[in-house]
Amino acid sequence: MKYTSEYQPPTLTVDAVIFQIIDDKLQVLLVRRSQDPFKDQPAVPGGYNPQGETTRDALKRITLRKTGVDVDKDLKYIEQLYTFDTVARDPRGHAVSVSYMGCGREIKLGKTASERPFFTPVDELPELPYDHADIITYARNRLRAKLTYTNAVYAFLPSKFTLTQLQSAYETILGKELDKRNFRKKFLSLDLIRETNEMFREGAHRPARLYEFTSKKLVSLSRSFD
Amino acid sequence: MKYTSEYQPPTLTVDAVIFQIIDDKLQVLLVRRSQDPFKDQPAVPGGYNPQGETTRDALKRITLRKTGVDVDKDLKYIEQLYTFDTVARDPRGHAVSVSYMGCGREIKLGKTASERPFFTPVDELPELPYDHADIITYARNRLRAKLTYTNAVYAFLPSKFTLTQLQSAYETILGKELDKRNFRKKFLSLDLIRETNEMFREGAHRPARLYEFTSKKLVSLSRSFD
DNA sequence: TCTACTTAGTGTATATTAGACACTATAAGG
DNA sequence: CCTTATAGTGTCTAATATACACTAAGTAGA
Repeated sequence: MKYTSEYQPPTLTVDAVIFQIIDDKLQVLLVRRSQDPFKDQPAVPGGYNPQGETTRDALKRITLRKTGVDVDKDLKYIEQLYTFDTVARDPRGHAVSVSYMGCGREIKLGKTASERPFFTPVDELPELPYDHADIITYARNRLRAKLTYTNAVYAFLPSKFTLTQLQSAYETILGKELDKRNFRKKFLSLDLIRETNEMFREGAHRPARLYEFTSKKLVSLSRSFD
Repeated sequence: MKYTSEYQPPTLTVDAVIFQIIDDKLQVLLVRRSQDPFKDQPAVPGGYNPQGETTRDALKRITLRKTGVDVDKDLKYIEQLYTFDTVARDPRGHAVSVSYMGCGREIKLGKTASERPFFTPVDELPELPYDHADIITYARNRLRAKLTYTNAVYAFLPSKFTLTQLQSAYETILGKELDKRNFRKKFLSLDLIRETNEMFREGAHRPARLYEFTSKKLVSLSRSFD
């Protein structure tokens, strides 16, 4: 199509799939929509991306307003997922939605949020409008894959953590149990983490050594993990 | 952003990175632009995506008109790559580009194509406008990764092919030589291909057995290849 | 202070996979 | 029938993955 004054682009929206682990469950951030369509229904936070704003900026603005979560400050990892052509999302018909996935830890939801945000376990999702369930599934699969060939787990952990916490994050996200000795042997051989001098004391048992990541940027492994 | 009558979406474009192997080189489809900006400069084929058309449909329409390539009939694999926020692509400022990657074999370029399409080796790219060089790099990386954990090579091969042709496609795309015996052993163990009764006779030497893929749909491997 | 309890931390043996490596087989062509 | 060119094949070694169970170190309470 030649660029002419008659050119009218489709509606552009952005959606945010934000994960965090709570109570040893992978949970996703939803909102109750304040507007029609689907008013008061739970949905993935998202909104319109106007002319002059990048999708990344729109994501930040919308997520902050609707949930109180600042994707730059409150999340430790974020990436673009996929762009969905969605029919009937918009009154005018066809709309295009750019989705992002983010991960964090102890994410605080805003009191001033406009759309009643809440976290819910990904295995207990309510019915969701549009293709939101598909988007979440897509994000989960991407996340699982990322855990196996990058150091992306760091997004779910405190800056210093025990090997048990690390393994638990993997087990939660991958949805399967891992052997403690093999997990440790393998992970330590990757040089992604180093031990600190500090110990984590909690409960009536032996304290655990704390570790930290050697890099907090995303690192890709040549050989996939687990 | 609330949906209001004032809402104006950004310009939406689609771009096609189309690969094929010619002369044992991975080559990408470019066009010479017929319009400003960058008139007569080589670029990745792409164009405007108007209201009411999915990105996939726009891709097909634009690629067909500009290059004569029908992404449904002439390509054996296609997937969405990434969505780039591009500044200064559009006279009005910010534009959003949804990029796709496609692969095929013996792709014929249209005589009626509006933008003088041609294939050029990815290692000998001319200077390209916008972020087109980045898009091609992104596509190459994705393609390399896909080869290692899916059966995506099928897109580059005839329906019946020799193991030497198969290995050659891998070597071309991965950019490194592979050991013949190890390659065959490994690939045959994956059950992605089966031998046929036919032989490929060519030249003054022993003929080669022809193989075919057990599935021509994309199959993901649990354990990555090579 | 000692006993019970809870989680941390560790090693070895086996199976599987990856990688290095060189010769024989079969056709065409002169 | 000799040359030439590509097809096709197996073994040994190294690295990695997997299965598996006990000791260590702290707290709490009797």
